[in-house]
Amino acid sequence: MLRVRFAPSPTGFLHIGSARTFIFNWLYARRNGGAMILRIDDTDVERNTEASLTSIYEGLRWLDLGWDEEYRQSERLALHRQVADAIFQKGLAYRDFTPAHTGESEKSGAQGTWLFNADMRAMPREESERRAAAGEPFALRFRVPRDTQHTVRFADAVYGDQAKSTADIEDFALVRSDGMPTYHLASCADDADLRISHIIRGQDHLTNTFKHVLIFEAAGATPPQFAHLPLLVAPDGTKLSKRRHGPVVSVTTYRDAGFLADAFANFIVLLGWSPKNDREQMTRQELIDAFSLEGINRSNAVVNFTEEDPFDPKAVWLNAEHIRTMPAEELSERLLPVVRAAGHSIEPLKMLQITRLIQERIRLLNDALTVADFFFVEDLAPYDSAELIPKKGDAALALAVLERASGVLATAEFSHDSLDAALRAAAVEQGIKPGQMFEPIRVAVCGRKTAPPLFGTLEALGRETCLRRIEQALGKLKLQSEPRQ
RNA sequence: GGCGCUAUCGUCUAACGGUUAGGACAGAGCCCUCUCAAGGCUUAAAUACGGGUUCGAUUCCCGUUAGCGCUACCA
Repeated sequence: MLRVRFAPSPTGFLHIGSARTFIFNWLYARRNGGAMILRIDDTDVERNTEASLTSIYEGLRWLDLGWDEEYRQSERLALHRQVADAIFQKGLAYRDFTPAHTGESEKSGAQGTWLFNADMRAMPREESERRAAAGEPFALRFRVPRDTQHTVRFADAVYGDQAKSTADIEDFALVRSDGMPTYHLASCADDADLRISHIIRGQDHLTNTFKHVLIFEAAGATPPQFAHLPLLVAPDGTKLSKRRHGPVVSVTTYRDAGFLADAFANFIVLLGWSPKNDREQMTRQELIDAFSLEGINRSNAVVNFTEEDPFDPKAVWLNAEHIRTMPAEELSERLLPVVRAAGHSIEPLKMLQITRLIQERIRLLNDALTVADFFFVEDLAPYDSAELIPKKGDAALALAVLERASGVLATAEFSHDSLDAALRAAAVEQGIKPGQMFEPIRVAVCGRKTAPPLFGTLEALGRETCLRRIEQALGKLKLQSEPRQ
């Protein structure tokens, strides 16, 4: 049975790199009929926060991919201690009574080449037992083989065969002096116990894997398959971090800006993975069908954000593609809460009508608020009356056009085709180009020069609103041409 | 410092040793058009550097350089 896991530690909001790791795991599980496990790695009591846990669930819920089993490491401490003890009993770990360090400059003083503390490593069993029994705190360290020239090996599905001499691996801690397991121990103990078959995680763990292989072997377990993912980095090349890059790397930032979860997943999965057939826009199912570990790259991928724009242009483009290709009904349903959250009241039927007009004009859901604002408000925001004057025309022409339009709209049937025909006919009668006719009307009803197609807009706005806004425009123009004495 | 990993257009990427080094986003231009979009067409833009191996290297090997990661009783 194929089993993969996503194991975030609740020490900050869910960032996009973590979300990506989750998605890769999920895709792999779904592609191969395996199980997806969510495990909260909360052994660092000091740094865990409730807010972070909330953020993780919030982000994962938005992604809407789900998982099959869920565990919390802090509830599995007995298992971790049991594994640590078993390793200790085999003589593969020893007690280190060195006081816990507050800073971190001490032992790595000699050029950071610290491997182990000889006194502690070689301490006689009796002394170790005696001091432990006396209640002296100690950390449990892995006894990395030193005498024989030992090389630790494992095959990584992405980076290939990996090997490292034990001479370059320090005696890392398994259990802290407060009795809590370290990440390495807890992670491996759980992975073994939960029968994880494939560990797919960030490349920042590639080097740690040698230690993990050592732990698995010491615990008498077969190490799972490993697949390390290239890291997501900022434009300056450094690893994405919550600390340095702030909310631009938070999943909820994407959600709040109006990204579709599927579009986000589509984008993020293309960072470090390729279907190798030039396909870019893909649905969730298409991603599942196309996914394989072989398509994963080895070099880090830049998330191309800037200070002005927190989102990679490709992410925005993909979102627009997903928006364009989804059924208008579905898009409308997603737009409704966005519009209502902005304080507008709008009926579902009207929203659908508007959606058809803006579907290929918005890139993020929130764009609806700016692209279609004039549909949602009673009164237009103030605009310069000069905007009403069409190209190659003057105020007098604008006045004439709007008066004529007012007459036409008062009687015409309010449907796209009728409005089209009537307004074009009016332009001919006026001896002007259609564009010159439409421009003043568009500004009068929308309050600006760029807007969705005119006839559909008029239709959605309704006769009453159109006429009222044209009257108001007329008023502005008259005020302008007849300045008060 | 030690150890590990990586290196194709600005960005994401494609290319079982033989291609005019392909695609996408972003940029520029043109077309379409009631504005804006969308769409179509065109354009500019890359194999880090130096050695090998080979008839032939983006591709394989070595070195250099650069970047990243790990080097905690964080994960």
